Amino acid sequence: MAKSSPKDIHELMQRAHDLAGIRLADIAADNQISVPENLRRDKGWVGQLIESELGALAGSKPQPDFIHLGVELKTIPIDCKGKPLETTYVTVAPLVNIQGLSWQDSVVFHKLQHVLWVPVEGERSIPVGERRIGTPILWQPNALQAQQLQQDWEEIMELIALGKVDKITARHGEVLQLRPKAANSHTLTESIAEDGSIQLSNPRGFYLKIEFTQQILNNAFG
DNA sequence: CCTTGATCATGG
DNA sequence: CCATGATCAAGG
Repeated sequence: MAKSSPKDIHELMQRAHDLAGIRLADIAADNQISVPENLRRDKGWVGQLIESELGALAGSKPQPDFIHLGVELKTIPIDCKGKPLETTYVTVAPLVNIQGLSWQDSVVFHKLQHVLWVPVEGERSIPVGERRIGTPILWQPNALQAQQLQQDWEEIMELIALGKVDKITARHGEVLQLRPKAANSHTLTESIAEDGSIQLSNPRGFYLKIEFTQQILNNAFG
């Protein structure tokens, strides 16, 4: 049975809090979804499971998961100490037609305005179904975080605009990084070349570094 | 041990 | 192909 969409943020948070401590196998059973042996071929399984349970709108849209609430849902794998195990994908990076694009008009800015973080045990030693959901965190970037995100975004976008996308590595940026985001390394999309013409490059996505998301979790539980 | 670059599934 | 959901796994 598909879950209804929460009517307001309060209901969303109440439902998210109710999931704390529960095993993924129980959430899966409640949604009539089978639990995979591992996530090797089901990398988005946990995220989609929680989306289903919380009544997020399914499908691939560059919109918030709870568009009527303006809230983006992110599950985040953590170790036994509560530290994120992976970086967090934010959105695909625009590589062409970016002249005049400002931080406030960017997808990264909008997606990170309001995020519901749902920590989930992610260590591979724990069977997927036995992994438990943690305490949810409703987050909005503070002044420092907003400044860090904007600076990284602007630096990366400037390099893309200058036709240096293929020279950008994941080491650029303090809290936000640019990395491949595609089915494989052979996938191509249009980008800006150094002479200003159009070339083909591997699609990229913006990711939040682990230290950044770790601070978000620490601030919430500190 | 950790990060970077690569990859998997699905829907439109 | 693009955008969603991410994790995998080789190498530094």
